[in-house]
Amino acid sequence: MYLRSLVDLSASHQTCSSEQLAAIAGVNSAQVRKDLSHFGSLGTRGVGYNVAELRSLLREALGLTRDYPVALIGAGNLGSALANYEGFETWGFEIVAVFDTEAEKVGQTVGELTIQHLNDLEKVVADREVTIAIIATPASAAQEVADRITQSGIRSILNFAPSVLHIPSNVSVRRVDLSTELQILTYHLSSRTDEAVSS
Amino acid sequence: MYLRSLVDLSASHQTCSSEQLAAIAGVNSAQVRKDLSHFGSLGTRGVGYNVAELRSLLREALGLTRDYPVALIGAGNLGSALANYEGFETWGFEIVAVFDTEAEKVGQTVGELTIQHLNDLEKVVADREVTIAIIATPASAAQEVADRITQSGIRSILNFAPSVLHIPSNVSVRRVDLSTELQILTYHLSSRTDEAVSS
DNA sequence: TAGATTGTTAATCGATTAACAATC
DNA sequence: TAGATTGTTAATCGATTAACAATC
Repeated sequence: MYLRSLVDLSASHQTCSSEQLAAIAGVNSAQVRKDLSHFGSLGTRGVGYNVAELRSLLREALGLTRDYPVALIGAGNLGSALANYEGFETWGFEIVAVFDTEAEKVGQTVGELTIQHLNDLEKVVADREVTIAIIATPASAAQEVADRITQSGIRSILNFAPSVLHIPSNVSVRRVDLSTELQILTYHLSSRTDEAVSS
Repeated sequence: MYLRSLVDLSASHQTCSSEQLAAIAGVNSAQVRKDLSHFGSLGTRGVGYNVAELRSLLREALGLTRDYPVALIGAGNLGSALANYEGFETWGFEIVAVFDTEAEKVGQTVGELTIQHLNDLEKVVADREVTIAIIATPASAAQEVADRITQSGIRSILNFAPSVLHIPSNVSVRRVDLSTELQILTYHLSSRTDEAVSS
């Protein structure tokens, strides 16, 4: 994953040694060489790695050249925040549709998108070739929405609702638990527990 | 961290063997025994671990018995979503104040809290003994807010703004990059890259 | 050719797991 | 006492790093 930090290499140098790359990424140079050798023999002995070549290869390998159309379900505060989130497009994610079930929300806009009724999900997924769905509904609605998403053919779900989903094993789900992030912070507050929780 | 999954152990059994605990947490029983032995000798040979005792010990050790007052800066969509997020209190986090700088927002309510002007930050931090701040502002405002938070004496920051903060080394910052979560999902979509990114 | 740096093998380190004496 | 299970040591496994022959 540290390879991601090498994608934005400045083009100020033509080539870069594994030693320099390691310094940038904060890892060991042997690790850099080993990992890059996976992609084939793209370094030159005595010289280093071609920066331009390396960058385009990493972008390809890390999936940054592809575009992922994303469907967002739930147009509440969290859904709206995600729809406006500036960070997605950098990594190739584009929210192409926002869904809700509340009649008064349907037809309104969030960011540049018009909220559609969840009943249109299947149609939009097929039309736009959506491969990823984000669930930003209340916990109580999440399972029902997940079932629907699954049936629409989507195979990747990012779940922000604080609930555990039951879904088929061929669908990937990641649950984002925002309080986990806060918890990690508290370990710093009380270093006493650091040791006990290290594993 | 897997220990967290043991906090909610049902009290249906008086005792529980390391084997059973391991099955629940999805780890090796030797690991469970080793980690629990950190806390002292709280198991009984031939019997297992006292469930009630174990649970209260874990709650204590994982910091779940403490209460962390949190200040939230930014009352936009993301801030509002966080203010209403149901998952925080489970883990002992309570958002005690919401701040913004926009005059028209100050005085309005999100959830059960009245939005205060950022100028009141220092006072509230002192009064409520706030130890954690969440930045949910636009990226452009994040650094300025971070400086202010730091000066108020807070030592832990959770940053949702898609920007890297420069702060003193005695302040812990965690950046939540929502697109990282999506990226992890895409590894499933293209298993070809799994290997290359494993390290 | 001499210096530099890769690609890869071997050594090291740390974390996980198996095994078992201690003991309830 | 016999069976079960802990606490801990030793063995294993995997990942990281050092070292060096290959070679630009």
